[in-house]
Amino acid sequence: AVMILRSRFLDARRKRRNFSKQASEILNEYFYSHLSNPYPSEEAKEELARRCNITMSQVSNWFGNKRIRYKKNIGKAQEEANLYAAKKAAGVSP
Amino acid sequence: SSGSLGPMGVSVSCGGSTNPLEWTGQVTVRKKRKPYSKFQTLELEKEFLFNAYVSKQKRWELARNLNLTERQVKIWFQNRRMKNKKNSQRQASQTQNNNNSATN
DNA sequence: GCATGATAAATGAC
DNA sequence: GTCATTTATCATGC
Repeated sequence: AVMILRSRFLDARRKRRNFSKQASEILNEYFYSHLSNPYPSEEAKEELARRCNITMSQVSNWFGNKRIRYKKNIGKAQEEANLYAAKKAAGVSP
Repeated sequence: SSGSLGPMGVSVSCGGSTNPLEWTGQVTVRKKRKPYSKFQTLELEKEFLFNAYVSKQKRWELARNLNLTERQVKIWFQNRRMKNKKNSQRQASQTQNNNNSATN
């Protein structure tokens, strides 16, 4: 009975907020520029967390979700991948 | 030095959209995640309050009473300890933030 | 109505 | 044993 009520207040899912646009941009740029091995090291995670102003756990959560959801979308549109691939090729910021 | 990739390094942009990315393939067949019932979770939480590490005997009893395998009980306590550690670290950083902003 | 971030089972490296 | 993961599920944002 306690934990049913506990989740009402202590569960962070209840206060989920979307990351900032620039934070998502940084994370996506790293992901698609390391698409062959999208597993950032501890140092890289710290760097990303600092630049995105989020925690390291949030960075790990983001890459975990990104990897599985990218995998599920292989064979589909994936215009996001082309977007960042073109951006990388052009070397231009949006 | 890894040379298992395409000639241009990351070869995603050129027409053919199927990526030969090794990490996208999961070889092992994994059992589908099945959330535990309220009763199961509650009993496990009660036991976790007494001790975070469960004996083999207790594990066997829990598995039998909750209709779980001993492996499931073992893994539940492992995950629960990780969750505890994570929450402790979260509270520690919160306290530190409070101290810093209060003293400054 | 899905996109998204966080959590809960389950696996594997070490 | 810990611990970074994978995966499905949850709860929320919009």
